[in-house]
Amino acid sequence: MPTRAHITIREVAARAGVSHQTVSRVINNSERVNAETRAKVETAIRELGYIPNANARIMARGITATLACISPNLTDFTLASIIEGAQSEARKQGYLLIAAAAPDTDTFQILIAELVSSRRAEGLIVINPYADERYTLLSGGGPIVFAGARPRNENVCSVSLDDESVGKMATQHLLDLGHRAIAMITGPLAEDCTADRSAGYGTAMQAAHQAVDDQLICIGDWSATSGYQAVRSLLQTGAHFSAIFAQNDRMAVGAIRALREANLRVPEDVSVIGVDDMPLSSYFSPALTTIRQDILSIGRQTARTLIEMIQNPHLGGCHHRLPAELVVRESTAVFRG
Amino acid sequence: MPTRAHITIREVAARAGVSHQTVSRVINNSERVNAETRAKVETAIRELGYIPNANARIMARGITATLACISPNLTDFTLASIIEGAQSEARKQGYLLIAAAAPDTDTFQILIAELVSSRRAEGLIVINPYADERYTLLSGGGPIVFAGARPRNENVCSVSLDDESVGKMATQHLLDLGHRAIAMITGPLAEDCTADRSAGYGTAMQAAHQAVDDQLICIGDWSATSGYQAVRSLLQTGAHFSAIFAQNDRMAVGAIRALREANLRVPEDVSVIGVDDMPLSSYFSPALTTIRQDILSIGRQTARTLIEMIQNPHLGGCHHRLPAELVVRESTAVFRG
DNA sequence: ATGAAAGCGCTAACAT
DNA sequence: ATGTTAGCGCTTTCAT
Repeated sequence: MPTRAHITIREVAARAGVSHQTVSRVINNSERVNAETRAKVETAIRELGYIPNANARIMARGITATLACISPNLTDFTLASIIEGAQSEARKQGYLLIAAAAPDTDTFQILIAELVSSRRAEGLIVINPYADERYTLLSGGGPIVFAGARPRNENVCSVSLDDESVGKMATQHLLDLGHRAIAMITGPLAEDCTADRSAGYGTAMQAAHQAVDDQLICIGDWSATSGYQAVRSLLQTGAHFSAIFAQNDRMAVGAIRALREANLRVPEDVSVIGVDDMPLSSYFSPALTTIRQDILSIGRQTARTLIEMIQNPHLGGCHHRLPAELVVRESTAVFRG
Repeated sequence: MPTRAHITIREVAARAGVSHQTVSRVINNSERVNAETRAKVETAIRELGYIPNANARIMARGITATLACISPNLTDFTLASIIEGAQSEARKQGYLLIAAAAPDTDTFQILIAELVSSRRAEGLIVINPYADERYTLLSGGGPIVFAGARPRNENVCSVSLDDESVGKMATQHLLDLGHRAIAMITGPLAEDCTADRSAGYGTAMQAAHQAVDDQLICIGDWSATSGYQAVRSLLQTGAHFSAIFAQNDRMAVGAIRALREANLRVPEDVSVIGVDDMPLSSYFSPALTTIRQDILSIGRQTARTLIEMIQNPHLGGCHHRLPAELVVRESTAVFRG
């Protein structure tokens, strides 16, 4: 028999000789049911192999216990880690998390319609809301939390890294090693993450009474290639620098490759620091000095915040910023004239 | 007003002055509706901001148009790519894909219950079914496709890389360069992927009339660390080899690090080839020679296969094996005595 | 072309 | 403690 119809609560009821409502009470662990009756029902459930239909419960209860999470992609390690952290926290709290990739604004809009507007989910996590214009598409519709980026609109809750201290921490490490001419490779200017890390760089330089030389600042796009290109153009201009702060590890890796091609040694000639502590960053050569963030925690906190908002709609906009940590490996060293 | 109740089909009907059924016809693009009536209804829909409730439709239609996908984790690049490929194909065909991480067998079982048994999804994609005992938990319940691993039970459909040719291709490349003493670092023995790649290695060696030296075969666990350890122990035994076939890129990277620490140059002294073409593999030093697989295609094909099975339950077990491709970079070179 | 009635599988509110 | 009656919001007959 191919598609045997599924067992329902009523069939169980018939077999156990009770009303379907009693079966409902049993599967919902209601107190108000006699031990004997319960046993009978449980037997029937087992014998029939009955399993409640999740959608029918959603329908009847009017709640989905589901969270949606939209990310630019599912494959980037950082983004995937946020999702995994959020998913585990959600499940711990009895929620299902549906994660979807929206590479562009159009897909984003479709997903909002499919997941949120059509009420499959009760709340939404948006990873990288400022990746493009997507954040403008979030009018009204239910609880939202931004993950991985500080929000511009203070009405939206958010969980993110403290990017300004990240920038400060990275720059300070270089300053502590005696470097003064510190180049920086940023992310896309449109992203707050870039702005914040850059601000941290500025703060640290200023505190050390170092002027910021705009010629030493290059704009990348988070890709290794962009880090590579940045250093190439830096080298071509003949600018002098003894250290580079790359705003993420991939660009740091690209930078190192460009340096090496120019016969500059890392860290003897130029120190390089990244951000993320991406997988295998200790296996590059030299092993990468970087700023590590606890990404799973960001995901978990995001889910926790969203669930709080769902359960208490009067909750105001809250913002969590998680701390980061310096990981010193081989790509940075003391400045030697 | 905090949680204004949602607009339903009946409110739209009332506003448009028609029956709710007519509204249903409109939102389902039924032919059997007068142009004027349709216009009226569409206006009402727009004015009220009505959006159909997805769960109610699921309930009424009895179909969820949803696929479940369970993977050991969401963060590994290869696995995440399969998911992303499957998701995009699913959406293209009007299905929603719910991906979940099951790090262990227990979680796997819970997810099966939540997603499949409770009929949230109509079909299941299992990534790495042989990661542990999870594949034994798949009795009956609906259409299933295995992704990323050749199935042992021929009744289950599967989409995977042709791992035997991967092993052959990698080994052959090394043989072509003149290497004879070729070490191999495998994945966990329990996985078919490991067995197949090893078989390919054996076949290629045999075809070249080379005896396989068991001393040159080390067992890893796909991690960079295990590749590193493998080479360390290989070096300690004093075994001779001029090339290494690592069954994935991470282990290859670990192997290279161990080689370098032992003052062996890659590729001058030892050639190393990996498998996967993972992100940044061209940025390691030396840039990794590897076997590339089109992972997104594997995901897409998996979803396609599953949807076919759902739409035609009589379909038998089918097996897709996708081809791979050699990518030569810097970590392999001609053997020089 | 449109409407009325029934029901998807369950839970909630009110009986008893 | 258990049963009865209504829905949840939609689609699917079957009328008209």
